[in-house]
Amino acid sequence: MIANLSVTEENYIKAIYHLQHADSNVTTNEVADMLHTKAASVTDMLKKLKAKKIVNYEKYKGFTLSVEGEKIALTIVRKHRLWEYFLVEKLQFGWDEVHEVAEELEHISSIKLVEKLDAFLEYPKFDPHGDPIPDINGKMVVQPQINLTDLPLNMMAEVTAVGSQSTELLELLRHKKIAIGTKINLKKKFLFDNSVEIKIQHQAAFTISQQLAQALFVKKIPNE
Amino acid sequence: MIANLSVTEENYIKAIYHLQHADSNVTTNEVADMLHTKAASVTDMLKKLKAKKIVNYEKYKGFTLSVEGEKIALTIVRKHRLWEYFLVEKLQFGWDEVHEVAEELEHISSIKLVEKLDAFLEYPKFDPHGDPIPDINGKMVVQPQINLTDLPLNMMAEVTAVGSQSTELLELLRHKKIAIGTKINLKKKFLFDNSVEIKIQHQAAFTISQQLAQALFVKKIPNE
DNA sequence: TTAATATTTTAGATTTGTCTAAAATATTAG
DNA sequence: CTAATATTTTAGACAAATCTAAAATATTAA
Repeated sequence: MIANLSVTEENYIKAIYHLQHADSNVTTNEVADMLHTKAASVTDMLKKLKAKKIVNYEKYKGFTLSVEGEKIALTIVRKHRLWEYFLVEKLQFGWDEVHEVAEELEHISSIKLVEKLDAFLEYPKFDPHGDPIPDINGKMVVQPQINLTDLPLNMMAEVTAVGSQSTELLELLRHKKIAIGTKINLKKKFLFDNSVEIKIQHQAAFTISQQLAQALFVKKIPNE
Repeated sequence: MIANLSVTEENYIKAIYHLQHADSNVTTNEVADMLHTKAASVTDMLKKLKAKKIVNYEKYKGFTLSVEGEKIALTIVRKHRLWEYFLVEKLQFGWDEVHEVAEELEHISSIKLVEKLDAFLEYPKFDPHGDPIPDINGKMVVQPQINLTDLPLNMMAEVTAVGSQSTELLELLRHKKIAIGTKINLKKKFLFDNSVEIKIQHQAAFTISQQLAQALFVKKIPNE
């Protein structure tokens, strides 16, 4: 059922999946940037993935994952997020340290391993970054999460996800003491540079940049 | 300190390590057989590993791991055996199912991951096949283990290791109800085909082939 | 709507790991 | 000790994944 794929092929599938679900219109250059490779290499791989019926692709016309490709992407995302959960919950990694290790672990092929790991972890629904973990059928919880910049002023919310797993972002979050689950509160928006003032429980309010605010996703919670 | 090695290079290093410690005189053909490849490919890789100072190699004269190569091999063996322990003790795999999965997991590069895993597992000294797990410095327990065929008649012993992790062997062991820790007792040696009669606690004695007997390693234990 | 710009694809080369067939060297048997 | 046999190495080719530079196509701006 699931083809025998190289690590490289899996990485392309995953990249297309994430771009497609962020933007819906994916370009060759975006994939090249995400994988730190060149557009020509992406074109080569698209031809290969088309031959395997994993992407729908017509040259110069764009591409998307096929239904089969989407399924494969979900199994990779499932593995990635389960391993992240394992690393944080069982091995005591910091939530900002696990991404790269999970990038390797997600390519371990044993299906039995994934299912046993899921059981061992007691079927977690979210990874340490607040992203939902697909179940064995690819289904996952949809969270009504919104961008922090879209939150109405003074409404209590809880951080549920971050926009990327870049080391730079995670380092900043750690420094600002912002993590998944942090209760947060939007106090003011500054139109000059789109920075926003936020308040975290038991702390004085402070200002964060537009870039950081856009990288924070939250869900509204009852104002206590 | 530890070079950046491809999965392929690591597999060659591990193969040479195992052959060297079973036999001390390793040949190109043995490595080729173990890795299911051809002698010519082994020669190619030996040149590369020589350039990286991982093997001592002079053409037509044979080869051995360098001190550095031995260190690298021990880190790979360490990872392999820790993952096997994890799979059996935490994920409830059967001890005869873990080898292939561990072959993949042993190539995950994060050093921090290995050390955190070791701590999580509470620093096990032996893997599920009875093989010792090297510690972070490459040191491991030496077991006074001997081949079953070398065991004196009627001396109680305990199975400590098996000669290979081939699926075929493990299947046979499972069927015969022989596992690590099984208490065993040599009753008779048949010179015709070198088969041996053994007795396992609470069972009638039965005969096993020379091949199987040679694949079983035991340590003597006090006759109760 | 055409010209300039941007994006994507092709062509041809490179690297890693592999192979087969033939050549070089080592080992063994008589 | 030499001849036959076995092992190892070389030479040259191939597949996967990548790259650069140039060509083809699409998009945008005037």
